[in-house]
Amino acid sequence: MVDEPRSVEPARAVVDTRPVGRPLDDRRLAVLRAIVQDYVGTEEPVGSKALVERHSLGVSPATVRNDMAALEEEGFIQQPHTSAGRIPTDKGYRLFVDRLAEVKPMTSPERRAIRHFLEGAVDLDDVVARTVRLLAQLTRQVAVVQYPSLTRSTVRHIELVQLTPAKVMLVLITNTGRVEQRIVDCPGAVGDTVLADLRAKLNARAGGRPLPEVPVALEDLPAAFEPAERPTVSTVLATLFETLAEQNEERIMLAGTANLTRFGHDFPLTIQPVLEALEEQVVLLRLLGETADAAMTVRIGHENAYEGLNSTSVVSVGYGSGDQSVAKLGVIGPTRMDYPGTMGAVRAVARYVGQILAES
Amino acid sequence: MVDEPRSVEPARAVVDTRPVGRPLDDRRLAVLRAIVQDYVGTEEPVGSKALVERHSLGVSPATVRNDMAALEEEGFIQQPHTSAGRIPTDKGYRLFVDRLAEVKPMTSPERRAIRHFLEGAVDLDDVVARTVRLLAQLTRQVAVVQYPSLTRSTVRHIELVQLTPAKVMLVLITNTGRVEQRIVDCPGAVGDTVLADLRAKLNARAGGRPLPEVPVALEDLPAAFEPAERPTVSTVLATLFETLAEQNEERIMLAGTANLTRFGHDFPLTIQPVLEALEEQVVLLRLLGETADAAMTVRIGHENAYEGLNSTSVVSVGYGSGDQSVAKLGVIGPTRMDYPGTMGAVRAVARYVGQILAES
DNA sequence: CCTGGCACTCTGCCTGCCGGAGTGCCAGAT
DNA sequence: ATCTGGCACTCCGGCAGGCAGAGTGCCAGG
Repeated sequence: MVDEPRSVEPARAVVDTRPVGRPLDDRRLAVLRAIVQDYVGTEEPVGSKALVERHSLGVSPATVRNDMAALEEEGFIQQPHTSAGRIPTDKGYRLFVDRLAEVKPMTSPERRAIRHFLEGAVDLDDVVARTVRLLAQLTRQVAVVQYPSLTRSTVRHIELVQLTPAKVMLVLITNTGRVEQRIVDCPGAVGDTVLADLRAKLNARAGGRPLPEVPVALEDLPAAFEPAERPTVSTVLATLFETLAEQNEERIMLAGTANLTRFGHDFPLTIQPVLEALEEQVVLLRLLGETADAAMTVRIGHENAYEGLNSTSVVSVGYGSGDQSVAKLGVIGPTRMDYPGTMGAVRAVARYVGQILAES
Repeated sequence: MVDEPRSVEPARAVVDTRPVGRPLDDRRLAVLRAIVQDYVGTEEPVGSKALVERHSLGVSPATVRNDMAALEEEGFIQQPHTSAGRIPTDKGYRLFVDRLAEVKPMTSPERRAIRHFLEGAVDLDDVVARTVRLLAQLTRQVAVVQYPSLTRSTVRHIELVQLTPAKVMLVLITNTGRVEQRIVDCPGAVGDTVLADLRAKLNARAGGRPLPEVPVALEDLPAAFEPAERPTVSTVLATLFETLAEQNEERIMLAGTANLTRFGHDFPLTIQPVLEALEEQVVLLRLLGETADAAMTVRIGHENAYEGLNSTSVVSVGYGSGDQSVAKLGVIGPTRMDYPGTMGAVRAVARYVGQILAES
């Protein structure tokens, strides 16, 4: 079952899905919240007695049991076996995230540390590398960061470097700091002046433009050259367009896989499909791709389209240098995760990466 | 205990470490070989009866038991418990690798497939990415590939690109296809002609040189410029030297972590330190660093310096575009691995990456 | 030097048993 | 109408005992 991912920022009213009956009153919600919190903490099914002891609910275990029965009836919690405590279902976590949890903001020392750590980066690779590591460490989960997307970037500069008489290296530099390079085999020797001319024209016409617009802007460039030079120009253009089109070049970096060992007791079974998913860039990209651009997205258990991740939750958000997002980042952890903390960390890191990127 | 890593290509006579007594005769070696092969296949301690059934040793189980007792005495095999079969020790695997196993060559369809797969790569990142994936798939283990080392590369080209009046992007391209870029904040606006002059001089003096020699070659470059320009030149040089020195930039890529799940039954304990090790680039780099340059190195269990990898073996080898190696690659798997097959795959992949790199 | 036989040991598995934790329900209290 | 205490019930988890199987070490004989 795949639900529509829901944004949680700002909090929206949740749809009341109860079939019939009395309102889902405050105490009942408090019980659910308490169950989620305890279960996340202890990793063990939580019973009525333990619950009243640890949270001051002001009622007796028997009452809590009634509430629990109701919550189970409505599908928010479930019993692993008769006479065991309750654990939240995906639907229960959903409600928790939508209505019961506040994103936990980072403390200001934490913010300072984040900012400081990210500021040490020397280039884009380094920014991304530091970001994943940081995110993995903060959340103690698996972190994923997408490189700034080529399609949302603009051309900062195009450089042509002569390697041999007929070989030219094409270097594309974007405003987000990405550098792509390709070697172009030209049909014949390329003259210095032609190269300089081509370089100048490329930058004049394409500089500052969003990458997807570049092919249109350069379409008729060969016409601006002597017929003898046109094959060379066309070859270079072809390589350039190829580089732009390459959606293979949606790159991703991840860190914190060692945190998978904290997944659960039964974990050979749990961990294998997750590791497999993490190896597949395509899966990760689709995962992040489903993230709404600006708002944070939480996808819980079966809400994930990819089967291997059915027992994990994904918290993701876009980040960008300005107001618009150029890529996504997020973390992947067990459904039984600390949602408020994780969301706080993800949001903070995204914000600071954006800032760093804007500065460079 | 950390042994000196030993090369296995060409096979060297192993030092006979027996304390005293009768020669380690052929049958006894055959028994050890059979034990290793069976254990690798079944993952279960192997007993005398099963051994004679599956390998035609031409003797009775009782005789094999005597041999086993002797092998155990000398530390090549061990019993998990009384009345269980035997499993090889690290020392047993060592002997197996040194004297009993032949590197298993790839079949020619396999070679073709490797070559074909690697030839599709469009740039260095892609070559490395394809190589790790291939290696992981062939060996069904965790694969590690180091990017061509900066220190062993030569300068192909240095490019300067003006971003803003006082900001210049420095791009360094090596003969192995690596591209490093840094943004340089100059003390003041930089003129076009100065930039062109600097670019020309940089390439004239540094082009073709091994990276470690570059600082020496450029040391007195500022003297070749007008006093007014020297601060700019120095700033650019400083950034360039920093880029060269950065041994952080020894990058690594890995794949196949999902194969860790095939490690063993007890594996939460085994897998955690391994995952941690894999996250630490430094550890991986040291690991590969201990590889002899040309010859293949096999480090078994406790022979690995890093504790977390005490129950794993590492098979690694250098690869290079010409006759000298520019970086290393290898695989990490349980000590209980198929050494001949793994070594064959590692050797073949290294050879082909070298070729691909030489061609581009 | 190899082999068959024998006694011994240890694991793995199944069984039965018991305590503990937790539930559901009901009747009574507020 | 809602909460609460009490009670019977269920199920898991751990522990002890018993049993079969696999494998060994050793010894005497070929």
